Amino acid sequence: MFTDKFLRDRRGVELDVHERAILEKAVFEIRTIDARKTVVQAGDTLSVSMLLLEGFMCRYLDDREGMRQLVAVQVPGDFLDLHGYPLKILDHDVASLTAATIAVIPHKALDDINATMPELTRKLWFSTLLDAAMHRAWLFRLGRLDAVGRVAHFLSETNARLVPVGLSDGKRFALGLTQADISEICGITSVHTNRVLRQLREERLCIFRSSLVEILDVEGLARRGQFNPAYLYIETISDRSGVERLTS
Amino acid sequence: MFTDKFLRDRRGVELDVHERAILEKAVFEIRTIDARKTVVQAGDTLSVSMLLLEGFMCRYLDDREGMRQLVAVQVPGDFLDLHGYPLKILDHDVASLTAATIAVIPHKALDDINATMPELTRKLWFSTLLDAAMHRAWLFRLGRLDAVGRVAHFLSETNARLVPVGLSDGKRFALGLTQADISEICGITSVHTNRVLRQLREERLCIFRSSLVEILDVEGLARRGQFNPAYLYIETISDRSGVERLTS
DNA sequence: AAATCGCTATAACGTACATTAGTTTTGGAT
DNA sequence: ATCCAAAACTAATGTACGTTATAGCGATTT
Repeated sequence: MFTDKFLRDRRGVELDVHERAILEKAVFEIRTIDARKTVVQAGDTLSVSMLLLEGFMCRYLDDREGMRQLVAVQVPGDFLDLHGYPLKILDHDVASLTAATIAVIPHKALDDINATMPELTRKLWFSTLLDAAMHRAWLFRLGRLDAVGRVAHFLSETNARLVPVGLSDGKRFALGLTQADISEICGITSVHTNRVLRQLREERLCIFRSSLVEILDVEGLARRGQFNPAYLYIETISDRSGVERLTS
Repeated sequence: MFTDKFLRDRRGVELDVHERAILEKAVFEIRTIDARKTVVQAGDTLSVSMLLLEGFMCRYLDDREGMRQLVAVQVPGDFLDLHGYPLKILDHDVASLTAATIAVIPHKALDDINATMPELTRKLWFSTLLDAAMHRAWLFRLGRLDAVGRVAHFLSETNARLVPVGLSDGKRFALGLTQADISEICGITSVHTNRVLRQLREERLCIFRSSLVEILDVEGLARRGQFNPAYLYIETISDRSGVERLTS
């Protein structure tokens, strides 16, 4: 089942058996991708969208000198470029961080879903708006937090996202990111990322080792990054991540 | 015609006469809003969405101490919270900047459109993804530009957005924003915003006077802010804004 | 075993921006 | 015409982060 993890545990929009079957049938092929490969470039016209099954990928914008700003990290169960279905032309690049496996879904198949399955269409729409909500949380991170807060926020978010898809036990997870990747996510230099990670280690909040992230104090880390998981729309997040669900 | 400006000049998704009529009929009421009022709060459950007809509004996240980070500025023709239709619960606040007029559209009416008009549904979806594309451009702004670049980018973007809806002639537009607002958009302090605006003035790039923004050198300002309008998906932008359309 | 490469680490120094604390200007209300 | 609050503006000082440079370390290649 390729679509197992898609919208898993998301409030009120999990797919029912029939919807899942339809989406499964829409899969045209399964592809594997090496680590650190660009799969779609800004300006490309798309005729397929991709669902990430395994590994980690990212989306980014860059300036002319090749400085990159990551705008999203995608984890298994995420669509990589479903927004490319209504938009047709992408405004950014999509690339793999680790080796990855994806399911390719032609826009033709999505046209059929759009024409005949309004409920499922709205759930697909929902999933793209989840990305937008994450963009907003990232804007808060870059606009209002210091470097330590930014990294703390990112690691808290990633942990919270990996729990529903079974890739975090609530405090430990494997992440194929280097310190340079963290820099491009948090808008700081890799030198400073190194300083920040040391500080998080010394404050006994989190140990980052590229291959393994271990959060020593889930609540403390969330507090340091002002992380409030409400925007992830995950069911019963309080039970699973140790962070209380916050309201308005 | 309330929906005149909605998706005006957007590549390939302008509404046809019939679609426009449907959307008009979905309008339940017209409301006016005073300047500086919050209309929706994070955590609220929504049963209507709002189309901005006149004035400027914004969306923001704040931390506990009331520091705000704006995540969007909305101009006439924009839906304010259409993403609240699939999401139901908002992750951020919506507020007016100036006095404003809005058209209120019940989610019930959107349910009908969703169920019976797949093409129009996809155009509504498109419009929410345009917001997401702007979020990404804002992430680039905060993550990769210095203070002068951030302000230059924001003013260039706003100018480009106001042209299609007839609120900029390509270099001059009225904007109800204070320097403090610019600060909350660009993630800098108001003191520094003041310095940045002076610099833009002295470099003969742009004069900002709250009530009136005058861009003296459209291309120069865009270059300073690394502004590339492709993500706005506006037709023939090169003819109208003086900025050449950029490809991948 | 040597060489290469990517990643982590850390030190010294410079700077863009924040902070604090004002003064001046503007514009709407009475 | 005067008043008042909000906004614009400025200066002095501090600091978080950038920049540059170098070294160490483990994995992979030859």
